[in-house]
Amino acid sequence: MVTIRFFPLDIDYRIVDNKPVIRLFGKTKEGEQVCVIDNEFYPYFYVMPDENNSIEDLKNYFETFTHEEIKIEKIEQVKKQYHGKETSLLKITVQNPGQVPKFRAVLRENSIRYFEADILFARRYLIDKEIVPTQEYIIEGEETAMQGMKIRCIEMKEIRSGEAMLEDAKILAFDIEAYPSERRTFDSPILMISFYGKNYKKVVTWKRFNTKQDYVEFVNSEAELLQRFKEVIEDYKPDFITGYFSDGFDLPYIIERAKKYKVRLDIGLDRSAPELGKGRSNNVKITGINHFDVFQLTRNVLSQSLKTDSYTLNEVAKELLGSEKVDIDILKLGPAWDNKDDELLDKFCEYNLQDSLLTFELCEKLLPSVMELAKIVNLPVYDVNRQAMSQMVEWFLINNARKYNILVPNKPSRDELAERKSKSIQGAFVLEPVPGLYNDILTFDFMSLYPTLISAHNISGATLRCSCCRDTAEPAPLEGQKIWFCKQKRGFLPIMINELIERRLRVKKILKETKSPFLNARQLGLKLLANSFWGYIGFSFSRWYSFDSAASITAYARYYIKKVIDRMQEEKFNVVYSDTDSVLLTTGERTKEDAIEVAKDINKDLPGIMELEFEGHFPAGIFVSTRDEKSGAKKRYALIDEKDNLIIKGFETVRRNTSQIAKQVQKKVLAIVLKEQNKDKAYKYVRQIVEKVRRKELELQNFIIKTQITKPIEEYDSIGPHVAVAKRMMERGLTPLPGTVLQYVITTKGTKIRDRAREIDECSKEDIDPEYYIEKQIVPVVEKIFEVLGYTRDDLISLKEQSKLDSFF
DNA sequence: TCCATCCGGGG
DNA sequence: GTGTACGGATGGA
Repeated sequence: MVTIRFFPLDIDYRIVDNKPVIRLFGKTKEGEQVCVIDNEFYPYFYVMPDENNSIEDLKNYFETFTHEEIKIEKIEQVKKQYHGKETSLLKITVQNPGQVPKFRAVLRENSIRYFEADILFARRYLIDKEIVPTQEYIIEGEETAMQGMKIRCIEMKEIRSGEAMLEDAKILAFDIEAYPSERRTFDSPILMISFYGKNYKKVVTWKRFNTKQDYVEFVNSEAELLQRFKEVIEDYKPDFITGYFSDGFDLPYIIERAKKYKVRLDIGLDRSAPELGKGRSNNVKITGINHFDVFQLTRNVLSQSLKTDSYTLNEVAKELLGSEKVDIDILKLGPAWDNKDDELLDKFCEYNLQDSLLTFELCEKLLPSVMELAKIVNLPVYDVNRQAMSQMVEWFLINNARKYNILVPNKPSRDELAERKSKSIQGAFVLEPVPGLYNDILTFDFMSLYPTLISAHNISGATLRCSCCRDTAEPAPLEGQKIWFCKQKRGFLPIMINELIERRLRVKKILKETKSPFLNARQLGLKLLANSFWGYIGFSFSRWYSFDSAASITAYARYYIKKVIDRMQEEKFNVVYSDTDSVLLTTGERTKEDAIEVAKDINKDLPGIMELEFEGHFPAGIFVSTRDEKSGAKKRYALIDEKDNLIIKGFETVRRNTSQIAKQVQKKVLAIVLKEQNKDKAYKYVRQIVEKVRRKELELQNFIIKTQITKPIEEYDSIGPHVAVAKRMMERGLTPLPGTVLQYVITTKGTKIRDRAREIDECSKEDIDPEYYIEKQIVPVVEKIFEVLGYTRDDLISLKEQSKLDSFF
């Protein structure tokens, strides 16, 4: 017998002698990679009696069941909650997971209702054994041999929870550079691979050139490069291998090239090679090592909280780390390689290493949150990394369903799905603002509005329209239909969301005293999960989907926020704006303290854990009109806080195809207007920029517009400026591949805009077309702001000096 | 305006 | 792997 302190990181199973063997890969407290084996676990599902089949009929059916490919191990009668009612079921255990889909087909033919017959076997194991990845377990067992394993294997006899958590996870980041190719298949060679870990950096390449960098290592061929890739990983023994879009690019590329040279990439801890996921979901799993693709997390989880709408490594690193990629044109890599250009190749190695460095730092920064999320929803980090929030909510619910003895609902059928998709849910309430510049704005918002609503009104599919409260429950504020939720019995979803909210409050309380980054990651994970419930309930693929619940949640949200607006107006506050869960107001004759008092009073009447909070005081804010000037624009405003930070909502400042100068002008104008409260200065600033543009005093850099080529040039029908530029490049023998971001400026050479677009290399600042930039770039981004301040478009661009508006101030 | 498909990230 | 893939842009009808 051996005893180990073990942190599971990855789980899968193999079939041995027609029976499943669970394999838990992870590391011990001492840092040794081990595999814990359990061969005492079998797949099962439930069947439910109905009008055609009584429970006795079903028992009889399964007791006499024979099938050459299916072997039943056990039949048990159990009771579970289904739609809020206790229901008798049969639990059918079979020999191995592969038999379950075959069984499903048979049951479908015989119209027998089955449940939980699509829960992945390894995940089922984690649920039933209550094993949570990255948490400590004390395992007793026997050392055993297992086919092909690189590491020690222990057959589990006993398992109990420990207290510790995985702290020093070993991360290795990698990145490849390939010879840029016209085709999208991985047909051109990989030229270099970089690695970055703690105290570890390396770039391996197969073209020898002169370099002083000691991180550069040379090999003789692409095949040797791939071999080195494998060796580096085997030597470093990472817990996490991380890349940026490595699911969709780096690893598939490496796998493809290794196949070509017959290099065995047996980096899995069981000597398996990484394999491409089937279907269109390009996932690459490495047995025993968590492959962490930072891009996947960015897209699936972080996207809502990031400012950037482009998830390139450069943009994401800029926002999260404040660092950037090495600035070099990737298309120069081909020529540099062919001509063995020492200086450029050195630069490309640096570029290659920097990408690994950025990826490493992103992974290091994000991993604590992901590990916390993994623990909350009880899934391996590999899965959490790749799943959308709705799936995490679902997995959280499935885990807890077992604890509450609730039968997991099935996924929707094809028809149900079509029906669900055809309906749309009315959204939040947004108050149209009166355009203008406001001073001393106070903001109030509901703390976690949707989650607290679900809890307070017991909203869920199971509590919907219960027969017990038909006459007593207050209906939800939805017009034209009567919807109510049970007052007698708490629903599963409300219980779960309450648990999340309360857990988070507890964590936040401890956090106040300890400032632990782990706890902060945990409270963020809990918040993220709670906030995803509403989306989950209304998401058509959900098992706990309920259209009426999702519609009721937004209906209640509209009801409560309107109540706050009405009350504040009655109390003589000026409500400037409101969106979903927040209200922005000015005090007029009254004071901030008065407003806070009113909010307290409102809170007295709110049910459950709902709470309206005072968020902050903003010295100034600006609201603009819509394009047609008929009304106030929703979701487009800017505020400045007491620390002089600009909060800009909805103004398109970060779009790629806006020039630097336009972005700069917009930001600066907002800053002058809100910080300095000086309309005249803002106006003069724009006038001054306009003059400078006209006099061509500004550097070319300010005028660059970036647009991405998304497909081969000949496939474009409409010739936009970027396509025209690409065509001209092709005439000179250059081929902008799909994905290339073209940088160009608009010049005066020609009539149509597309004719006037020129690559930046061919231009100087003398060539740019001032009127284009003034009218199409600068004016559009500030026009609405100046309209509020009393200036017209013409004031901004006309050639003669302006003075008539001085009287305004 | 509505429905199908393509794309994102990477080089 | 006991698995249907998301949501927006685009472009064709």
